[in-house]
Amino acid sequence: MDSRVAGDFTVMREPVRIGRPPLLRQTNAQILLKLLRESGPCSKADLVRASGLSAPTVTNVVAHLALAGLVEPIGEGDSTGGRPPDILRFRAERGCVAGVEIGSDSLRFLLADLDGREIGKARVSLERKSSSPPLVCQRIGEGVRDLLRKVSQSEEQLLQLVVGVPAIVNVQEGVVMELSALKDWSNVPFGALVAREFKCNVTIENDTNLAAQGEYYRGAAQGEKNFVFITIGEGVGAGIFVNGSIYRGSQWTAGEIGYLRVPNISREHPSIHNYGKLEKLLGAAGILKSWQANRRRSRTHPKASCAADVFDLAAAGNAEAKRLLKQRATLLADIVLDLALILNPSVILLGGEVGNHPRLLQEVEALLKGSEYGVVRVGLGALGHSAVLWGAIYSVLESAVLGLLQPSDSTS
Amino acid sequence: MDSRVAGDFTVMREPVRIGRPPLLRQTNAQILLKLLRESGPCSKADLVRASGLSAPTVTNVVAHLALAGLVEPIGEGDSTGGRPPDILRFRAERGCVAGVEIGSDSLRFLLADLDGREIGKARVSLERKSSSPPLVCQRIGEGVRDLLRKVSQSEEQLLQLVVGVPAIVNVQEGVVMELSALKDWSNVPFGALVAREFKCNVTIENDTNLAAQGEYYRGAAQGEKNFVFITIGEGVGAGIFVNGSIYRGSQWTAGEIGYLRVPNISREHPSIHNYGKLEKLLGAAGILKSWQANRRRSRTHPKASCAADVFDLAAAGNAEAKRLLKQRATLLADIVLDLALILNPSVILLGGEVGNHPRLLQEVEALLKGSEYGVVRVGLGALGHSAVLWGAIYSVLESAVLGLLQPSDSTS
DNA sequence: AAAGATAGTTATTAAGCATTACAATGCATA
DNA sequence: TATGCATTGTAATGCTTAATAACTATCTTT
Repeated sequence: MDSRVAGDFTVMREPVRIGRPPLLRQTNAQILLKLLRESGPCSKADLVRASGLSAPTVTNVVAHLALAGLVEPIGEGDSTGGRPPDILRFRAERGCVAGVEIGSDSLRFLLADLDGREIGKARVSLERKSSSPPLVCQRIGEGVRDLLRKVSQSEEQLLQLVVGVPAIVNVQEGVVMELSALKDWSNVPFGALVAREFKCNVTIENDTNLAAQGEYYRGAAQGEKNFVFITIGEGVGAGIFVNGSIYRGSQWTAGEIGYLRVPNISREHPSIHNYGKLEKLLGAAGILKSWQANRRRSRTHPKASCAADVFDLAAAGNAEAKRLLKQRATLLADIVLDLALILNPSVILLGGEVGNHPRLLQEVEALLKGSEYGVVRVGLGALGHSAVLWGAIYSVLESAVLGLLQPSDSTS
Repeated sequence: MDSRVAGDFTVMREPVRIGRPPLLRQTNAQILLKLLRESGPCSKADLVRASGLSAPTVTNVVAHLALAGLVEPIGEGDSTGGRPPDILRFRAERGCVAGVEIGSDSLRFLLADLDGREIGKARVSLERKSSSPPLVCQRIGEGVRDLLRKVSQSEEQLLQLVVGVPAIVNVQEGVVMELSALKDWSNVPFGALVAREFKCNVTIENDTNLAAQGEYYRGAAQGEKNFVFITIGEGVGAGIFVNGSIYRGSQWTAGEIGYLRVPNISREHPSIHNYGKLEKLLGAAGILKSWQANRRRSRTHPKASCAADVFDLAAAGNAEAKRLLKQRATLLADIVLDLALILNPSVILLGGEVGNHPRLLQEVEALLKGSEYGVVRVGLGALGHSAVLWGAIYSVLESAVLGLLQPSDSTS
């Protein structure tokens, strides 16, 4: 249960979850809905068996859910020696959830129903000029509305919007605190801005944290309650899962490992608007730069237009590339080991353009072999670039569905 | 809410928290009890105002609690212009909780009532010979029973026993997995052993994790939902608090930072029965050893019989001691920064014989000045040696109290 | 076609909370 | 000193919700 935050970004009230009679209905409705969502269509009798509730109660609760539009009968099932059951299904089309990823040169959109099934996606490119918060906000508004129209969904259907930003984000208040590259993104109440475009709830999150959630819900970390997702692309960052949910730290900066002090990294003080030494080495630009520098000295080795090319060359046997790969892998192995010792995750996943390379993984694994403490499975993310968007969707799916259970009070 | 584990160490059942009517009573009883415990003695009217429940409900619930022996009236209070209130109090003497700390040469005991107030303590020394699990277990049995007798508490009063062990512990199953020094403590079902001595619930925990909880509940980390407690004594370890509760990792080894790879530490593979390089340098023995080694070369500098002595010498101005202190502080600052970057805790506390020295803290703080990321308050633990025992008590107090609410079913 | 099995609904009973009405008790003021 | 009023607490009643028991519906099996 994640204490997700709504889009009004106002005060946090904690009204002492008191035990009044409606609490029972709410509790049981949640239980049945969850069972139905996880098991797929089934009969009331099945729900009775799975939940432990009595048959009349299930009847009542289901009627309640049907009234909220969350459940509907889809006809009779096969008899198993008696009256055939009325099969119920979760009405995933009751609403939809949108994810937006703010990238360095584009916006990506993903729309999914309440079962987390894709119902549309889109991408618009973003010039450097138009990357001020209000403009990006406007583009998001247009993009999402276009997408909704394209798949003939009304705006009322949209229950929640999640925006992934490559920045440190105060999720509770929807404030983008620091975006290392851009100055005009410091301390921007982006959640409030976006919330003006839509009536629905809006959540702002760090992109790496969303990617980790994507891997958790439908990627390589399914079932892993404690794991770390490391992205290595332009910069370096980690999303930390702890006890089955993302961990953000006390000032929202957990997982900012770009300044980590590991062997072979000279000390420096972490500063906000510069990349850390580690980040400079391990990031895509750093790898390419090292390659070019070597290239100048010896003319023999071939061109590479991105970091992955260098790793591919290493895989193909190029000695210089192998040396470079090994050096970076050593750095990464130190990070992985430190994370493993501190957090003891069940797995550490590598992602991002650079991090997702199988050859890098292989090298890191080799370097870690032989440890007795801090042993950890290392793997690749399974979702690649779409991890962020899927994380956006899944991170709020449950709360979006539950949101539809509350406002039944208005029927007086 | 911590999913504390009982003393039978059997299967984990999850009975789908269903919403039957008694759930309301249970929920509200918990709420009122918590309010009463936190606010001290008060009237029913006060509880009505604080909880939001109706007056008749409060009356009913309080009657229920009184029947369970958890609440009692203590006479009239002062009138505020009307009928004087009947003041209620939490019956902290309804039961007690015991903490045991297994040290290298002794067992320490602490007994507290349900308000977490000390009602007795004791210490017995432990020879190296008698440190096999069954013998230690027996000593614990004797020690706790002696203590109970001394303060005239019956064994039925004892609701929960918590044992802190300097080892990696599977808390759920009560198994001591590794105790670096001693071979015969590998994979010992210590919880089951101790549980045979008493009828009450038994919990086995890592001592550093307990110390962290001690600092959280009644020490220097009160109110800090995310913090790290680093102990530096014989070895080096960390207790990690995340979202208001201790974090243990996926194989119970979170916080085992003795093998961390930081600058100036040569790489090695973590192995179970040896101290890590970092641990060897930073631990009490390592500091003393370095001091003695220097001492052999130059006769001028004075004796030191423990690591703290060396730090005291540094504080007094001894140049060689200052050099040594600075070197160790640099190491520690690297650890602190790495922890701060990864976990973004609101504070990092230093404890243990070595770690608790003010001069060391001062030096570390100086080294960290100037960071923009990974800024973290560093401080000293407030409880010293007793942190473990207080952690033992407080970590189970709440669940011990709640345990007294359940068995009211037996009255049929 | 009758018996049995499975699915689902309709009373009825019980647990528990809120609202209302009322009893108890002291302070304040005429 | 006596009445009014505020505060605390309890009793009576009704609402929400769930469980049990009894019953209807519908299919399979014999």
